[in-house]
Amino acid sequence: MDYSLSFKVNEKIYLRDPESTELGKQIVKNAIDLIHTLGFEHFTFKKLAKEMNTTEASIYRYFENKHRMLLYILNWYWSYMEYLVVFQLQPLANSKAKLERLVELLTHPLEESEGQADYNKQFLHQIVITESSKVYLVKEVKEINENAVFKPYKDLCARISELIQSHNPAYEFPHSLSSTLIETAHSQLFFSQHLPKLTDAGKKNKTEFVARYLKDLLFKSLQA
Amino acid sequence: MDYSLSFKVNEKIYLRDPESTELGKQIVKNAIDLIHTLGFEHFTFKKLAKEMNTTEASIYRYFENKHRMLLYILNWYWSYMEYLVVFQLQPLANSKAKLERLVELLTHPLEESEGQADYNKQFLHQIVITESSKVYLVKEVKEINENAVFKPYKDLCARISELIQSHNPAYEFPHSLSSTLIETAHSQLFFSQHLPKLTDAGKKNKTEFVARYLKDLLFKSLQA
DNA sequence: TATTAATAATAGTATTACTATTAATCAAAA
DNA sequence: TTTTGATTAATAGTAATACTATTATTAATA
Repeated sequence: MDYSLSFKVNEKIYLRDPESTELGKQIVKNAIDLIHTLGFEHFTFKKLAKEMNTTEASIYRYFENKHRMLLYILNWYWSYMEYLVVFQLQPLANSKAKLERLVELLTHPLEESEGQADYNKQFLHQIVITESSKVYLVKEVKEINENAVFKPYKDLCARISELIQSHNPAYEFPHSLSSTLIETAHSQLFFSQHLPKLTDAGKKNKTEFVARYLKDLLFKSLQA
Repeated sequence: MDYSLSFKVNEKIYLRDPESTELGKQIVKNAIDLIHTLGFEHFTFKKLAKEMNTTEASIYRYFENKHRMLLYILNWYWSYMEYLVVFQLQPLANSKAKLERLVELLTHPLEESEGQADYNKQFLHQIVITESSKVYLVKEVKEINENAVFKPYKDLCARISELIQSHNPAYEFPHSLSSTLIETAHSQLFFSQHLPKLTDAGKKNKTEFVARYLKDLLFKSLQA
């Protein structure tokens, strides 16, 4: 198979493809750093422009607003995760091993070696945990969804569904369990970091804890 | 036992107790309606003031900002849910029946008859589904949490934990499963309404679907 | 070299979030 | 009853944010 490791995100998300110019690439790279530092609410195009010595208007030529920029970043992440799910799990022996590896992919930050883009993967993972739900928990979700901009998330969910169904074809809720796995990975990681009383995590090994919890949840759900 | 059905929310959340004046009560009531209509991002104090024929500054005398106002509304909801969990489940025969009723409380909008405040319960439930995660998924979560303003959520979570532990004392993740139940109720209801491909819900009976899914998840997790 | 096209920077505006100050109301003390 | 003090709300702002129209600059092509 011939494939290139670049994830083309839906054209509707940007005004101008950030991958097409050096400035565009720098905007996305610096945006990931700054959203991680400030949080999405405090992140503005003006601050980003100052940070990278360009102008606000130049950034607006690539993205309509910061919400679309976040959506672009998350689309990249979801596409990349789908890629990992497809190609990293394929060689594994059985559906149990595949599902276990899947949980590790969802809970552990991406490794720096994986992928080609020089985005900070640690930061990206933290952004996914803290900010991802903000792209769909909005009044405009219907109009946004019409441009298929959530397709990478749905595709990832569909892939996980396939794994679930191949492990237990009789299971009634493969899609819901998939999205629950993804969302719960995020919420439990966030809670274990910031509101630990909402979890059973200890002071350390929070990632391991969440992985253990999700595996328990997943395999018990899929028991015959 | 002597109790009154008014949920005193943490004083740190407001500048002036909205329950203490007629204007304060009207502000909260109208805020619920307007957040539901506009979504939290588009909701502003200026719009709320115009809606109810008062001034922006008057609202600022009660709440520092709209984030605190949302926190106030959610605290009221979480306290009310804990009340329902304690007093509605208590008469039920066994832990299985209690957990089943719990899932129904989490997934179904509050009934208008329940509680005393004349908040729109349908709107409130929809706000909880769509907006609740926005109060903790922020950079300032640590400072916010220091004032114990998430205590009602943690208390609710602790109550559910007790139910879980009484059903299966050996279960390893009672708190995480509790928060997962709450969060998943919200995310699956949202997805079934707006991004149905992320679920296995059909065109109708979405609430029933989510309840069925959560019960399956819960009881399989708690199997010995 | 002149012309056109692409790109970025300047300089705005409208809205939002928030606050300092002033005005109005009301209750208690003189 | 009037005066004072305290509480409350409204006016009129400011700083920051989100976004855009226009101008300037650079690069490509005729």
